[in-house]
Formats: sequence, structure tokens, C-alpha cells
Amino acid sequence: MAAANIKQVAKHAGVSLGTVSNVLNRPDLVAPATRQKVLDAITELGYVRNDSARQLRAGRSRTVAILVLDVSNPFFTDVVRGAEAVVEEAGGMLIVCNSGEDPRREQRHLDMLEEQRVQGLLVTPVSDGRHSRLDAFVKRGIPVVLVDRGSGHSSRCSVAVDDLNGGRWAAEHLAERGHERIGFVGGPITIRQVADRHHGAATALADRDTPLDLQLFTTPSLSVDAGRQAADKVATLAAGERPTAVFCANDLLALGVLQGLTAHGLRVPEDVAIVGYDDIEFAGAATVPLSSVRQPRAQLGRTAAELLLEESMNDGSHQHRHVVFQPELVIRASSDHYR
Amino acid sequence: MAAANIKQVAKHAGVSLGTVSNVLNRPDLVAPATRQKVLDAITELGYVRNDSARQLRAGRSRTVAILVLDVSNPFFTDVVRGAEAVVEEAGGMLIVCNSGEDPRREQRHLDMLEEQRVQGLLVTPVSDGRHSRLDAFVKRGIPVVLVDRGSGHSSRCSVAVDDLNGGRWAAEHLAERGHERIGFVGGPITIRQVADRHHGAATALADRDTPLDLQLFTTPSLSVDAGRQAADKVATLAAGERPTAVFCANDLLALGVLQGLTAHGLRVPEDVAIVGYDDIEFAGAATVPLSSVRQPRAQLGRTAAELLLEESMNDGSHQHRHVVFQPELVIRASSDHYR
DNA sequence: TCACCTATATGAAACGTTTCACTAGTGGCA
DNA sequence: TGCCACTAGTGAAACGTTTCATATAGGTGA
Repeated sequence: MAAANIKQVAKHAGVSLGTVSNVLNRPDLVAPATRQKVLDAITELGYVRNDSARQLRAGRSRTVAILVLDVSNPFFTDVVRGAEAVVEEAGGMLIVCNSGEDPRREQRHLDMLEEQRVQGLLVTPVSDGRHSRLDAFVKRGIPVVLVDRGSGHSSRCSVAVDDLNGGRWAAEHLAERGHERIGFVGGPITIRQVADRHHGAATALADRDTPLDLQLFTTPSLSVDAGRQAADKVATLAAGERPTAVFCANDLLALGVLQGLTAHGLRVPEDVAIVGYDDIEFAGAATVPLSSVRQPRAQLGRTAAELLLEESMNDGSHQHRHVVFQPELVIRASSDHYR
Repeated sequence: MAAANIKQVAKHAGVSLGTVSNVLNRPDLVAPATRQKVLDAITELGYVRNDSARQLRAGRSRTVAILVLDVSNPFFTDVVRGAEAVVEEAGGMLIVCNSGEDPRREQRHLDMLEEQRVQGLLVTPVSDGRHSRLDAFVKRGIPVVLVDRGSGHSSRCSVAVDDLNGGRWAAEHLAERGHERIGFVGGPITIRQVADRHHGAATALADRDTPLDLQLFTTPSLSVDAGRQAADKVATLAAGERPTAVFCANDLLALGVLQGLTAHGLRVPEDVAIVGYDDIEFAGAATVPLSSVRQPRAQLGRTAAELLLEESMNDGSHQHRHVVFQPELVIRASSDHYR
């Protein structure tokens, strides 16, 4: 409770207040004997530096914040772990905040983070769009890096994954395996990621020597349940109409489709091949291991943090960059079958 | 960058510095006209309160920290969301820190959180044991609530789930369904949760009118893969030796067992019934929906945060409490079958 | 011996708030 | 009129650091 402060430590050690501060911040300026006296006093009194005061006077913070859409989404947890590694390596601390896709909670968090004068901010904003709220951070000298959202902005860095290519490669893979009726399961199509994946796949198929259509099965959400319902629609089509392969906008849908089709007596991949997206932990562990488009999630977090720290250090000379990662198709049993 | 401060706001609005502070903290003390002038100045200058200075002077923080073992574990993400709701309701901010089960990272986080003088700490320590490090927080007046770890300590509150009962109910359910050869899949048995679940189940079976044994299949970890390997062991036993039901220490194992048994041509639940633990999102969505023991995860987080805030407010009169929640058995197809 | 270094240590100022004792004005009441 | 109570606003002190200009003491070379 006594919450010893630096002054008491100084008195206890029989030195001046400034010397204690030097022991803490530039130990090489202090003679070894004195340093030891001070360190002893610190342990004896259980002194712990008051970060508020330090930050107030020094004008800089050592905590970096990451504000994500959903703490329980494996995508973000992996991004967080990547960012964490970099920030801690640099001697800082990463704090995680959760907007839960709610603009008001996002707002609240941004307000408090700005009050705290964090060293920097990694953020996936709830809505694509202008993000003028974030400009306040930049104006205050707090660097902001956008994660997996609208890049191309000139006043901040961004990292993202190329969803167009992700869709493209999934579709090309299926076409190469000889499939001619291919479906896309996903929605709502207003989500940028879903739209991009769909568009990439559709473009890839249209660009082939013998162009193919991409049959769209929209879903109300990206859940296992929605996948099962989509499977019902697919399964009830006549055999000559039914797609022989489907590409799903994420793995939850794909798992649902897999279960639904199996329940209808259709075999995967013999009757219908499946490719998912995200390569979540369960994709490889499904009854039929699932092909999926893997995103370099941890890498995304690492790079975002690196860009942030770089901007935070190189005061002035920093050039904003927009890094786009390429996803990778992981082929497993659910689509590894020639027709 | 100018980072306007309260003094500049005061000058801009033509009032004293103290009045601005009053507008911010006790608006009712200020005449409406003055208040408006100040608010206008604030927006005009883009003033944002400096939380370090506020905290330094006021001596209290409004951020609560939760330090978890693994941000990507669904158990903890749900706990976080529960705690978040309560803290934000109270006008505070919850920051999430991740120890990744690494004692050194835990230590680093605790050091920084102590320097920050957070309002309170929710924590699942890496090791059961003495946690003397946490006493420093308590001594400094920072309340600590233990989450899902060693309760019974007199200087802090704790919340936990009764794993003994969880194991007991799973086993009783299987016995009531007529199973006489029951297996337990799980490990390492040194993990307190695993040991409790096993012990609860074993005790329940031993206490029956016609006592039953619990056959132990230890696994090196709690993963899907480990479950599949356990399934190999189970499946290769002679039909008269093989358990007709298995209780798994968590759902990942259970999913692995399900897949493994299916691969061996055994039917679930007809040949072998399965009960898992945790009731993760995928449990109900598996090929055969999985019975599982559900923990009130969000409730755990909510209660932990409530205890913390209560202690934080009621200075002095607070009585430490140890809340133990009861888990709940969710019966689905994987075990809903009479022999 | 003196002037000049270097290595150490000092203490006051400043960071941006909150709080509190205080002043000034206003109106009610005897 | 004189007194009191009340409301609105003021400004200085304090919170615990970091930083910087300065002081002190040996030591070195001329």
C-alpha cells in the first residue's frame, strides 16, 4: 500500500533522486557501488516504477494496441500472436481490444486508447470506408496500421491478404481436376472478403480457354449451419445440374457442406469435391480432410507490428507501405480426385 | 501533434484551468453557458484528455487486465467476452494479455501491469502453486481474481468450474445408458483439469451399486491427433475387451476419437458411444453430433469481473469469495443410445 | 602549482491532470 | 441595511517521474 516512490528509494539508499532515476534508465552512468546500493533499496522497499508518471514526463508509451473485430475468431487470434511476438521482442507490450464488430464499442476503445497515448495501433475497423476517426491518431503522432482492410490510403500503412488470388487459385485447381460445373457457397456477398473470393474465382473460370460458369449459392452467414443448408440446396439438384465441385467462402461453411452432403448420401470428393478457405485447425481434421486456402495469419500480424514499430522509430523519414500477402492453396482429400 | 492540453483549452474558452477540469469531471458544478463554451473549445482544439496525467494525479486507473494462458483457446475467448461485458458496463476498459503458458512471458506481463497500476487483474496463472508474485498486487491495493485455478486462497477471490462433477455426470450418464465397459481418454494426467475429470468419473463408477472400472487411455496432449491415436488403441482391442463408451477429457480428443473409430469401421454411438468435454462450437456440428460437458465460460468471466469490481469499490469491507460453477451435460447423438 | 578533464552525483523544472481551499457575486430574509 | 447561504469560478499544490544544467572530486599533463 505504501507504494514506495523514487524519492523514498533515494532516501533509503542515501543518494539523490536523480541518481535512482539514472540507475533505472542509464545504469552505465552510475558507479557500480552506488548502483548496487540503489538496487538493494529498490528490492527492500518493493519499489515498482509508476508508469503513468514515467509516461507523462517522458512523453512516450511502450504499449501497442491491437483492436480486432472478434477475439474468438481464429483468424484474429493468430494475427494477435504474430504481432505479439514482434512487439515483445522490441521490449514493448501488446494489449488486445475487442470491438465485437460493434461500431460503438470500436469508438469507445479508440477513445480510451487515444487518451492513453499508446505507442501505436493495429486495427481492423468495423466498416470499410473513410476511417476519419483514425486520422486523429495519426495527427497526434500515433502510427496506425490497417489490418486486412482497405489499403491504398496514403497516411498509414496496411497489411492484407489477396482474396482475389485466393479465389482464383481455388477455382483453377478445381477446373484443372476436370470439374465443369462448379459452385460457390458464401455470403453475405456484401462482405468484402466474400465478394473478392467469389469474384476471383468467377474471373478465373471465365478466363479459361473453355470458359466456365460459377454457380452462386448465397448464404446468410459464414457458419457451419449455413453450410448445411446450402448443402441441402446442392443435393436436391438433378444429377446433371448439380455442381461436381463447390468452393466455400470459409471453412465453417465447407464443414457444413461436407456434413450436409454426406447426410444426403453423396460422397466427397467422388460425387462433389470441396475447397474451403482459411485452413482453420479443423480443416485438416475433418472426416474427409478439407482442401483449403490458407492465409499467412501470423505473418500478417508480424508484418503489421513491424511496420508500426518502424514508423514509430524512424521519426519523419517513414514511407507508408501497403503489404499484400499471397494465400496458399492446401490440397487435401476433399478435392484431390480427377474426374 | 500540438496535442492541446487542458491549459490551452482554458485559455481558448476564456475560463480557468480548474473550470475545464470541472466540465470534464463534474459537469453539474458548471453553469450551462460556461460548460458549452468549454465544450466548444474542446472540439475546436481536438483536445483529448491525457490519461497518464489523470491517473498520476487521481491515483486510480480505469483499465482492468485479464491475463490468459492462450488467447486462441475458445475457453478463454469466451471468458474474456464475459468479463469484457461487465467491465465495459462499469465504464472501464478490459485489456487482454496472453502468457502463452510461458512463465517468463507471464512474469513480463505482470511486471508491466504492476507498473501501469491497473485497477485490477483477472488471471489464470501458468502454474498452480503459490503465486507469490500475485501477492505484490494485493499488497499494492490491486485486487486479483483467480480464474479456473487453485481456489481456497484467503487473500483473493476466485472462480472455477467443478471438474469433478463434470466427470461424474459424464460417467453416470454412460452407466445409465447401460454401458459396463467405459474408457477415459485424456492426458497428460498432470493437468489438474484432466485429473479432476478422470477422478470424478472414476469415483462415480466405483460408487455405483454394481461398481464399474474406468479404463484409462492416456494421451500425450489434448489434440484431435492425440484422439485419433487413442482411437487406434481402442479399435484394435478384441470386441469383448473394447469399451462400449469413452469419455474424453476434451472435445478435440473426442472429435479425434470419433474420426478414428469411424475410420476403423466402428459406428458411433452403436458400437462405441462418446462424451466429450467443453462443448466447443464444433461439438454439435460434428458428423455425429457430440455429447459434451458444457462449462459456463462467459459466466465465469462475468462473475470474475464482478468480484473484481466489487473488491475495487468496497474498499475495506470486501470479503473474498470462491465461486464454483457447475458444468452441464449436453446429450447429443454420440451417446444417446441404449444398449 | 595550476588549469583542465572525466566520471559521478545533484536538485530543480517540467510533464498534464485533479483537487481543494478560497473569492466573488447574488439573492433571500429579518 | 446587514447577514447569511448558495452558486460559479479560480489558481496553486501535488501526483512520481525524467531530464538537464550544474556541482564536486579526483586525476593528468605542463
